[in-house]
Amino acid sequence: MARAARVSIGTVYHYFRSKEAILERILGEEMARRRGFLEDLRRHGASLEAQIRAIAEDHFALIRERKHLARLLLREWLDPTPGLRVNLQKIHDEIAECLAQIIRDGIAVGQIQSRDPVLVAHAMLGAMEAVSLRVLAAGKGALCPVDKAAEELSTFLWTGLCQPSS
Amino acid sequence: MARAARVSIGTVYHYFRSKEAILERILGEEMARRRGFLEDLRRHGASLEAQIRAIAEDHFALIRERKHLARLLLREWLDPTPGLRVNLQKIHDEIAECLAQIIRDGIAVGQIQSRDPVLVAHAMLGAMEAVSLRVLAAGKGALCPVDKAAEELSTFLWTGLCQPSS
Amino acid sequence: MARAARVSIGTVYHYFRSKEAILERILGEEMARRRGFLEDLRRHGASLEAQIRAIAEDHFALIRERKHLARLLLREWLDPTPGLRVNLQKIHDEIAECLAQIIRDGIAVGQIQSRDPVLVAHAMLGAMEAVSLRVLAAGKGALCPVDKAAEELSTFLWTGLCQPSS
Amino acid sequence: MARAARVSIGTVYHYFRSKEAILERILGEEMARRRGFLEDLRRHGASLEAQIRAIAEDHFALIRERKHLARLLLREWLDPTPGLRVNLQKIHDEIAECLAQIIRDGIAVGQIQSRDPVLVAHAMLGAMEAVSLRVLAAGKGALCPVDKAAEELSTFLWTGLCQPSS
DNA sequence: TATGAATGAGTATTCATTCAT
DNA sequence: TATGAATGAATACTCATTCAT
Repeated sequence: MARAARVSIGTVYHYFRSKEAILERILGEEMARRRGFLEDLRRHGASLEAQIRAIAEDHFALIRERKHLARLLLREWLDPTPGLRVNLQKIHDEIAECLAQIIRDGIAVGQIQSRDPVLVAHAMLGAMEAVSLRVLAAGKGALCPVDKAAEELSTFLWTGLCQPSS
Repeated sequence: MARAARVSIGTVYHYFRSKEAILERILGEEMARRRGFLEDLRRHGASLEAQIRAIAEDHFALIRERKHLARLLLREWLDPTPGLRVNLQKIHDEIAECLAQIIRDGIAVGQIQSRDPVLVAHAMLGAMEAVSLRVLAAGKGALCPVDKAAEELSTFLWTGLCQPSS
Repeated sequence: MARAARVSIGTVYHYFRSKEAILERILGEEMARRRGFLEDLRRHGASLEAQIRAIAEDHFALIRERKHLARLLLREWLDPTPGLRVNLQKIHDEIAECLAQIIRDGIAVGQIQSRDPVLVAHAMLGAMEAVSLRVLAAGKGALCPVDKAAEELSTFLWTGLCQPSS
Repeated sequence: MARAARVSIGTVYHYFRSKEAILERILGEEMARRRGFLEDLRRHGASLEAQIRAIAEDHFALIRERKHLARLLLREWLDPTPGLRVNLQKIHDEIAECLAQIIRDGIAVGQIQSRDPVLVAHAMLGAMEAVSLRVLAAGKGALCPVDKAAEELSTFLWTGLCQPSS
């Protein structure tokens, strides 16, 4: 991992206690940023559809601009150390709760139909992550370029939320 | 990996050239099975909604019953060798095409609104994979158990397909 | 450590779970041997003095003939992993108890004066180990060659046991 | 090691050329102190037994009060750099010679029986070091606390010196 | 055909040492 | 003189792969 950062081994361990500590930090910062983003979004009072689209766009921006980071996080997410797993869970739940708030707003004004905002939030996050995973893994020959994927997914998510099937 | 399959190391290398070859085989078989499943589904002429739900259910059955395999594949999916990457891409495209056929059927009868069935198919597969990833990674403390995730995702996918945003 | 044994890294880990496991094994075998030696000695009924001398001689034989092993054990003894520490303690206590039995025999026939055989046994073992440490560390230019050290220490130990100071 | 001394790394290397130099200095000072202690002891003309007991007590005081230092020195003693080994040897020989002088005094007045005072001195030092090693390594669950070890060893050493085996 | 002992490149981590400020 | 960020050799351990039986 030191090589990946173009830093000498010792330098890494001068700043971090362990690999786990590094990941915790990176992860913590990204998730704090994302949380702030979600809270701002809600506060600014854009239309619900715009909010949903912004969230998807933000998610894909991470992949577009910081591919290595995204890859790293996904890999650790699959095989976390025990300490890290707890952290990941907690962070994810916080993000989901922020998204759930937005969904509750939508329910309150009758735009969204759902009985379980938290679960729907998790499903949406999951869907975004999944599509990201696809895009990350696809490499050069990807069917859908990142931007198109974001656009398509936004529509998909928004529609899924708005109108319950009969 | 040999231990996981309860076979001796030597035996594995007697039948397979390398780890990559093993993954290729496993993956190929699973994807062939899934493709068959999708084609059967379409041929049997169930309602579109039932088809979508069956697809999601089938996806989650894989996770529920062969968790180790699913984890392994996901990990390799993140960091494939060049040869494997091409294969994964090809397989995925085939599956997506099958799903796209079902979506086209829906468009033909006016139940589904979409301009790009292939892209939507990829988004759906991506969403399913992402949610699976969530469930796989979550371990014990998972918010949504596998079954609930499948049910929720089905509804979500179906709704997303059916009703165009205003 | 693999290099020290002239074996490839992988081979070592094929046979042992960890460094700790290796040390546990080596240590266990040596201590079992020593324990057997002490029990045989007592059973054979040689004079007490002969027994004490034999013990010292046996101790130095280890150093003379298996210097690397002795060094390794001493190093780990100074900085054991938690699991190993417990083991070392237990093994040492067993050896000390065997020696204490011999000392109790001496007390019974009036040849040895002591109120606390176990503590004396530990002191004797400690003295032997300490002198070994000296010899091990001394390298080439050692003042006392191994054999002379053994002889001198035997006399010292035996005298120390026999006659209480006024 | 710098952390242990509550000094900055740079400062340490400002005053010392290397780790070896630090150890040489610490060791040199401790040994000079001990040598002074032994010479004083002899000059003060206490009884021989009192001298022996004082030596053992002094040795254990080092361990009791500067455990970290003692541990460090022992570790280096097992694996010294070539330069350090020579130094250690020299220092030890000097200390042993001081102790040998005391033993010679005892021989002169008929209280001690020995043909080789230098070798006996080395054996005594060795025994003290060995028992220290025990105490250092034992950690919490030690059989003999430091004070008891010192007392017991004193008696042992003194008796060993005084009375020749039959 | 089947086995598992042997291998060594790769990874996380420690620690003595250097050097620009 | 004093600092601590940067370095890299060394160590414990993992894992895909080879090969003699």
